[in-house]
Amino acid sequence: MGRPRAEQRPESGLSAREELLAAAAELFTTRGYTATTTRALAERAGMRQASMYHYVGGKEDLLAELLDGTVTPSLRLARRLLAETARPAEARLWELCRSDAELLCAGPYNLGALYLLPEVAAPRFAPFHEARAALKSAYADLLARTAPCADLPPPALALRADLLFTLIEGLILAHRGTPPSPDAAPGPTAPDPAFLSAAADAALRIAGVADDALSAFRSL
Amino acid sequence: MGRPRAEQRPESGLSAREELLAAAAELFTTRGYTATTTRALAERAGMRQASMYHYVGGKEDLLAELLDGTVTPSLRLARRLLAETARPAEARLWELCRSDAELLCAGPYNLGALYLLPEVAAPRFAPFHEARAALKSAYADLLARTAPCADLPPPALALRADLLFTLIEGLILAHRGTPPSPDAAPGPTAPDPAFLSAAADAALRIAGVADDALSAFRSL
DNA sequence: ATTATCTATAGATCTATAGATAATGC
DNA sequence: ATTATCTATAGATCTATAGATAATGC
Repeated sequence: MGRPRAEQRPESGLSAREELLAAAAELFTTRGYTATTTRALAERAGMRQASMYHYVGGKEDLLAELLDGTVTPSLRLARRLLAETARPAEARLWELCRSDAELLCAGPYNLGALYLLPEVAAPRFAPFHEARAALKSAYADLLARTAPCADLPPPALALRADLLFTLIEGLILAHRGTPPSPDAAPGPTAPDPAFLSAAADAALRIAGVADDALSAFRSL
Repeated sequence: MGRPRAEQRPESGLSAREELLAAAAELFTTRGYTATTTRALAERAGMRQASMYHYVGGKEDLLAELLDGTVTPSLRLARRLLAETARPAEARLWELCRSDAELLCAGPYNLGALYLLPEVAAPRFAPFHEARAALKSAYADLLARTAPCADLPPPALALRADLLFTLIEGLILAHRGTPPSPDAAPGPTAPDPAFLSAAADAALRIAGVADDALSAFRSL
């Protein structure tokens, strides 16, 4: 329906909006948000610059959607795990860390880098900040239920929660590792499973779990 | 000397170049690198847009200098500590972590956020990447000399070094904490000393130091 | 008639250079 | 004469809207 495109549609099977999102993920991370023009986005999605406005209000819409995708799945998992009160908190925390690490490190592009964009401070992105805060608080809740933290005074507990969350989100930086060269192969860098498990181990170490007790809580 | 300025010079006592650097630190972090125009930089430093080119070749020069400042001091300290072979490696590692944490979290602006700029991948910034790699390798060297890591096989050791470095650099993200609002008071957020020490503690926990052994290595 | 797309463009930038100017120093 | 600064501007963008167009569906 509608006037035919000037260029052939990309044959990815994605909808036009999804195509734009994919373009945004690539270009925002490899060239930068501000440096990415509406023309570049539209053309990467196989349409002309002006046609983009038929699907999104502008670059901000795309950014908001990408950001949500980096928190929402972890938040859902965190809530499910909080409810599984039969399992030891350590095991649940390990699983959450491991899965969150995977979410942050998987995917061809370093979407976590978008967290640091000054633009993200705008009120427009409040839902993202709320989701992230909720995730952080779920981490803190699980942490408080682990044996080593059971008797910690609240301020000490808060510090550990902060550091644990820092470690996990810090993986965003590690992900980048070698600086991303825009012309390097954009293949999906599958994260090393050993690295992900080691990250979850490190998280439990920060929680205060002793080295020899650790292996009991790994689920993978 | 030279034609007088159109506007009064800022009375900060800084040289023109330093004034530009300060402006860059503020504007790059609060508005974004690409979004910061040469006009904004120059005017914040009290000169007209074109005059900026008398001191720097462009925005890139300023970025390169800011980046160097976030690594070079830590690298110097790391090398000094590596030479202090009389002290236990754990204590030296703790000190390095604590001091690096302070460097990354201190200062009014989150300069660490600049690490993630796509522009930093350009060959122009190779010296920064080299310094950062050297720092990382110093961390790994110190870590290898701690008691819990003495007998670790090299791959396991490398993993721990990665995670330890991740934690410390991840503080960049934590620093931001509340999203930076461009119009908020730009006062130098002095980092909480308890937080910095807790970060160094967490680093030793990742290294594998047991909870009760920890306090012996704190130097502050 | 409806819709997805296109072409064209107004208005607003922004960077880097060319060349003028107003001080001081000799 | 030297220098730090200025003013002015060419050339190159980039965004968002207005209005045309080429399909399909009824």
